[in-house]
Amino acid sequence: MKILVVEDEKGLAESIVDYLSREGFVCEVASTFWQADEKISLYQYDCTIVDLTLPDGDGFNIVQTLKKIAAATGIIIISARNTLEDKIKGLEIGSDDYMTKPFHLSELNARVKSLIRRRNFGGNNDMVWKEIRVQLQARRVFVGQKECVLSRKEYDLLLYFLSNIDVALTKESIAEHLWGDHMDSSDSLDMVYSHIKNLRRKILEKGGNDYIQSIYGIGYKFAAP
Amino acid sequence: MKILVVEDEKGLAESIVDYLSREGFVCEVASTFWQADEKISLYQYDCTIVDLTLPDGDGFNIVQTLKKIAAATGIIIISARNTLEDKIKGLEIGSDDYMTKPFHLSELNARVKSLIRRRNFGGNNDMVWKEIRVQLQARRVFVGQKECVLSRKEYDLLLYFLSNIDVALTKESIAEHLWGDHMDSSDSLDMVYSHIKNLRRKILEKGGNDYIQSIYGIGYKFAAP
DNA sequence: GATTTGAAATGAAAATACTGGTTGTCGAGG
DNA sequence: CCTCGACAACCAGTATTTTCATTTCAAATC
Repeated sequence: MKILVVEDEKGLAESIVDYLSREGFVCEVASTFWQADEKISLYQYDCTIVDLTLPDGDGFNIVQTLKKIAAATGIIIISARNTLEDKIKGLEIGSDDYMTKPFHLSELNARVKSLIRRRNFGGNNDMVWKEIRVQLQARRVFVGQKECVLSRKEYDLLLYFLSNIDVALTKESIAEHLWGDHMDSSDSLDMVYSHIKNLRRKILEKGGNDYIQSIYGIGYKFAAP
Repeated sequence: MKILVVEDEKGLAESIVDYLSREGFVCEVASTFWQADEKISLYQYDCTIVDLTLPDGDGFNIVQTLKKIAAATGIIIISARNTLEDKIKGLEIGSDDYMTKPFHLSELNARVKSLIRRRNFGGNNDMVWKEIRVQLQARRVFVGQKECVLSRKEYDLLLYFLSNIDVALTKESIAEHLWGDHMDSSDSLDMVYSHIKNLRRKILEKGGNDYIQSIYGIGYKFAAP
């Protein structure tokens, strides 16, 4: 799960990222509206956390713009203003949640999770392909009848595969998806191997087929054998 | 999808091509303004990546010229200058995006994709000719109904042919396309033969016709028999 | 028809990429 | 404090591709 934190105050941004990273989210920070705009149009995030008071963007129209560019992303506003009007306006404009500063990181975390859960719930809440089934809300994976317990990275990896069936994914794009943009590409490929290996093993252990095909010189793809 | 990379710094050009090729684009390099000019007037590219500081062209008028010659092509500027004025000027002149060096290749990739998405709105990502079909995004090749699994060089070669149907390609230009410029020209042409052979064999194996015609003394062309 | 040159086929070496096992580190939970 | 699991890192063995040298075949030239 990828989260974009739009916050100019460095200290706060850092602690948010710190906290949410520990919870298993892949985080990226934008400290200006301009930057956020750019990032959103380039990558897809599951949730965006926006501070209303940015140096180069005034108030609510930031949220509006975000909503226009990437309707798919969930938006949580964090703001020092705590009047009722502001709250209502924020939600009217299209944000999904509104928190007033100061707040506990644990609460932010809870709201992010709740938001992501809500969003997944609306659509097809299960992803199914062949004998593999993923319950998104519960974050549980089944192979045939048996449950398959996956770690975070393995789970993210599987989801990435499942939403790109039959598509060749380069090692680089996998790394990008799993770790965000801050990576020494050469260095991380080993880890891709490791996680691929573990995911494969766990699925096989539960009696599933190995749908992860390696494409020599390119990467991997998830497809029927 | 064809991309032209206009960049005189060899190392950078090469890594860009390397990365984007993996992502399924067909790339060509021009290291001077004149070369770029030539290429643009001959072929049609979906996207052009331009370094502002070329040896034989001064700054922004390169972009203007490109825009005049081939209005259809999307333009991404990459530049070491990162003042706001330069950015604005670049965008005003007609480029679609502006990146400051240094940058991550994954970001460039994302921007190229985003640009192409914007331009031809879910355009057809397949190349089809006779019974040969290439799904660029999935990096899959079909001959008739059967899938044909190709190695990297074979795939690159086929794409090069498909984007130059009926055009005679010299061994040299094929070699340049497959390996860049770092070649002992005389010595490596034999390797072209090898890959041609393998590509031919694999396509024939799947029941396709042999569209690769050898032109004695010149090279090859891809055309109906 | 002989000669010259270019192209195709072959097979083996070298380079590169993937696998699977193993180890180390760190933080979470007992 | 200890244990455990996730993640990262390392390494050796294997597989595949790519390169390269050599031979054979085909086309053009004279």
